[in-house]
Amino acid sequence: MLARVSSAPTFRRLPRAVREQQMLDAAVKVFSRRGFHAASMDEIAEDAGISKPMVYAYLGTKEELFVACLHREGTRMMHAIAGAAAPDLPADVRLWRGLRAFFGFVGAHRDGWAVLYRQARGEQPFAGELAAMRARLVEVVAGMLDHALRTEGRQVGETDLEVVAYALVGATESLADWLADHPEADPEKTATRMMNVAWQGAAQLLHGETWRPPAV
Amino acid sequence: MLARVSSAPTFRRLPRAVREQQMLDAAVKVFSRRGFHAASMDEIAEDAGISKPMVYAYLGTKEELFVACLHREGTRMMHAIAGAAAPDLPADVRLWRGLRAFFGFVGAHRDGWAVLYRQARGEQPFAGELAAMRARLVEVVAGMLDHALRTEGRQVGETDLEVVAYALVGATESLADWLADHPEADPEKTATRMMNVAWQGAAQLLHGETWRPPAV
DNA sequence: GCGTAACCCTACGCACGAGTAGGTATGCTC
DNA sequence: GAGCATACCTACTCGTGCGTAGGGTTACGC
Repeated sequence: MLARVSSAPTFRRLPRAVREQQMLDAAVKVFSRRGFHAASMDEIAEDAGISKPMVYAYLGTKEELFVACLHREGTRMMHAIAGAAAPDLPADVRLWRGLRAFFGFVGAHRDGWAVLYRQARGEQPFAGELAAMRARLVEVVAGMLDHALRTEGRQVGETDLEVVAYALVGATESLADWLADHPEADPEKTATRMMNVAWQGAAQLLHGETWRPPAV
Repeated sequence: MLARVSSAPTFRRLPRAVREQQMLDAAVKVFSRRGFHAASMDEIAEDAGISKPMVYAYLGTKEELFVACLHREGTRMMHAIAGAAAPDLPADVRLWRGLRAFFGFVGAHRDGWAVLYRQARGEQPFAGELAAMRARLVEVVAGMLDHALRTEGRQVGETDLEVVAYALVGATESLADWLADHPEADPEKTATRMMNVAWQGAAQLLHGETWRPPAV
């Protein structure tokens, strides 16, 4: 139709693996800004520098694309954390290294974090997927607490352990959000602050110092 | 057209104020289950037992309706909390009463909680509204911490205070989610657990016991 | 150098859902 | 019991965005 006259180098015709990553990058970016429903496949395609049918050919429907984003960012995060905390270290050091890795990840992948924890939670089709990932984290933390407890010869109800772990994970996520909104903040310092809240409180509990409600 | 022959009592023609509340109830329910975008005005109208144009006549567009839900549930929650914690009590008692009121609210209004904290956070148009409410909460908590600190003659950087408050609010929200997913759980007991994590940790910090990162 | 498979596009069909036009019935006031 | 405001409805328009049909072009194997 029209001769491709003064076209720039036009890096077109890239191998599939490369294009898929570009698409996922664009999808994570758009999903994180707009949310699942408000994001349009057209915008994602345009942002990836490709046409829409390509996205469908490689990554499937919108839901499948979102799940693919979830998986990539989720496994990236899990690897970052798991790779940082060797299982033979003392609990507080493991916790510290895990937190540092986690906040480092969030600081470096704000979009990925937003997709995972701000967008996926509200949407039915994916909430389960997310909850499972979160449950794994809670389990790890609970395991660490339990281990520390046994080392001290103490013991605590399973529900109590789970709930404390939940609270710690929630506090961590909250600080991650804070970090995502404060680009100037230092991930490592944030991790230190989290340790101050979490470990101090947990340590007290581990030593048997429990708080009891006052009369009325 | 067709004679209304054997029609049941048909409670139609209710006063506006009543219908508005019914609509808001339905809207909160549907929004909490489906999320903002996936919820349809038709479903909300049907659930409220009314036709769609009525919803538009009374509460306006979909966005305005969502904001109305946000405001009703938000002020309900704020009132529940504010009414529970008199400002002249010691900090730990105030914290305890506030938490108890908060978890009581979540236990009794799971849908409202879901709309506020699971749905509104991801959607651009409302994230600001929500963030402001959350900021007010963080401010209150930070104020309590600061007050407790000054009483002990100690002082801490403003950012540190804010971040700790953020972590505590996050932990609380996380436990609220846990509570919303465990209908059999007792709100008061959950509040006690939260006090154990939050207050123990905060108390340590207030007494100057800070945690410092180990070498490497 | 030629076939073939992989890459890539423009241009559409189609469903769903927000918002409205225009009209009907009911209760309240005087 | 006439008039009027308010509650209420059915049945539409129209934009938006998911997903696809059908066809073009470039690189790689042989």
